Amino acid sequence: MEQEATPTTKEALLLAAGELFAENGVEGTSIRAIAEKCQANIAAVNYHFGSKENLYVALVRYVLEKIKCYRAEDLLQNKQEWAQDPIKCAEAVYQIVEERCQQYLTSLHPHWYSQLFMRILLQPTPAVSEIIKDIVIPEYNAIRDVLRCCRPEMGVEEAELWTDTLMSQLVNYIFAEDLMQLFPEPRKFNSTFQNRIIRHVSKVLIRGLKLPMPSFLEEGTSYA
Amino acid sequence: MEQEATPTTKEALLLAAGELFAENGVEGTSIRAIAEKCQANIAAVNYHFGSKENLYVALVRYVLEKIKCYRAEDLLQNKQEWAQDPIKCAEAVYQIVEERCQQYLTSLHPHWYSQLFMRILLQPTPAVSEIIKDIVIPEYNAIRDVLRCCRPEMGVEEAELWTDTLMSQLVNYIFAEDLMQLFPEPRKFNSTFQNRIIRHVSKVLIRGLKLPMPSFLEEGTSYA
DNA sequence: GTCTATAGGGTGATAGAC
DNA sequence: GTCTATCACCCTATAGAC
Repeated sequence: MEQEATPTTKEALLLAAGELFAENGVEGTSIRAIAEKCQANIAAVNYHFGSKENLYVALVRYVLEKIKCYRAEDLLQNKQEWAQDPIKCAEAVYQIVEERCQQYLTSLHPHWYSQLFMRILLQPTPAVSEIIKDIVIPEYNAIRDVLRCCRPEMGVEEAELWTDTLMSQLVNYIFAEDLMQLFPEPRKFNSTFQNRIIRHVSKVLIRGLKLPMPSFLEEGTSYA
Repeated sequence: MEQEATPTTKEALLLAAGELFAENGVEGTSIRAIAEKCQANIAAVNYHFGSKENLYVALVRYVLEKIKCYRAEDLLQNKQEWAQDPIKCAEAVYQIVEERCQQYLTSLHPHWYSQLFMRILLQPTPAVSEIIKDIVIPEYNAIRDVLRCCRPEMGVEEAELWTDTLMSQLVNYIFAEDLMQLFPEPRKFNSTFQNRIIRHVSKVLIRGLKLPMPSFLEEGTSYA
């Protein structure tokens, strides 16, 4: 199964498939189209991956590893350095939002990474579910635990609601990036807007958790 | 046109297709499977809708009409009755959250409605885009305008960020309902949890917009 | 590893009887 | 409107030459 030679063809297939799967779904993409896109042979997918399904599973692992975030787990390991100080808690929230926003909404990664991420979440096949359990769930739990450090009196269930509040807004903008183009005045997802998202989502969490607002987030609020 | 007692073949096809499209996608569903599911003939789809693609477009319109919410537009028409009173503004936010949560997360509609809704947003074909413009965007704008009534000093762009905050959390739980079952301790999406979501999302908005918290939302907050 | 050719099966759509 | 039979097409996967 594991072939050492010509990793370029194998990787080219992976990237071409990623783009097509993200746009048209697995069922909507033929191995012919994949091979054609990266100028490989029609039989290449089956040679390198065994089947289209295997290619998809490999791709899921590839993408989830690529967009994985580490800030929350790092923060948990150093929690004695910030968890007692409310203003540092607020900054920790900001850091988590910033890292994830940049991972998901950025030119740091190809856009199809996050598109495919959405598809993976929408319809996880059994094999994919295992990968989600390995990669996505630990991240979710890490964010939840960071938020609990910010408000130790908060129960697990309430912390998970706040984790949802954080994650859902970021995930939403992955959708929005395509969807908002249907609006009469489409948003431009440039770095200015991305920065506004980071600041807004951070504020939502910090106000919601009743943490002190860091000074660098205060400006631009037009109401008391 | 509408016959509730004995669904016509055309309606049966629509509902069967909805369930299958929601679960497996359009490309992943054959017209044979649709016909088999509602015990219609293999040729019925093409007879009643002309093509599989036409069936999909009809289905999109059907589902979007079904899950459409009216509270925000109603509120806008009566805004002189509440917009001056901050506590009534907070209640207006709660009402919008409640109506949409019940539309999306409920046994009020079949679960595949919202599943298919996600797919529609993820991959809008040109024909579908027009339907989104007709139905989804006016709702978004109505919520945005209600939030602007709550905080008249807020600019349009800021109001849209808060609209995103509201919508994204609700949309997220459509995902979550399936995805959370992968967690070690899966959430149960019963009416208790649904109620908790409504209260939480309302709180996020009300605190974020610095409106007074209605007394019926205050209980259960474990921190000051 | 790459390529061609092809097997074997499922697909959407249609013609025509009833 | 419903049904059967069938078409032409595209699909995945594989065998075997190079």
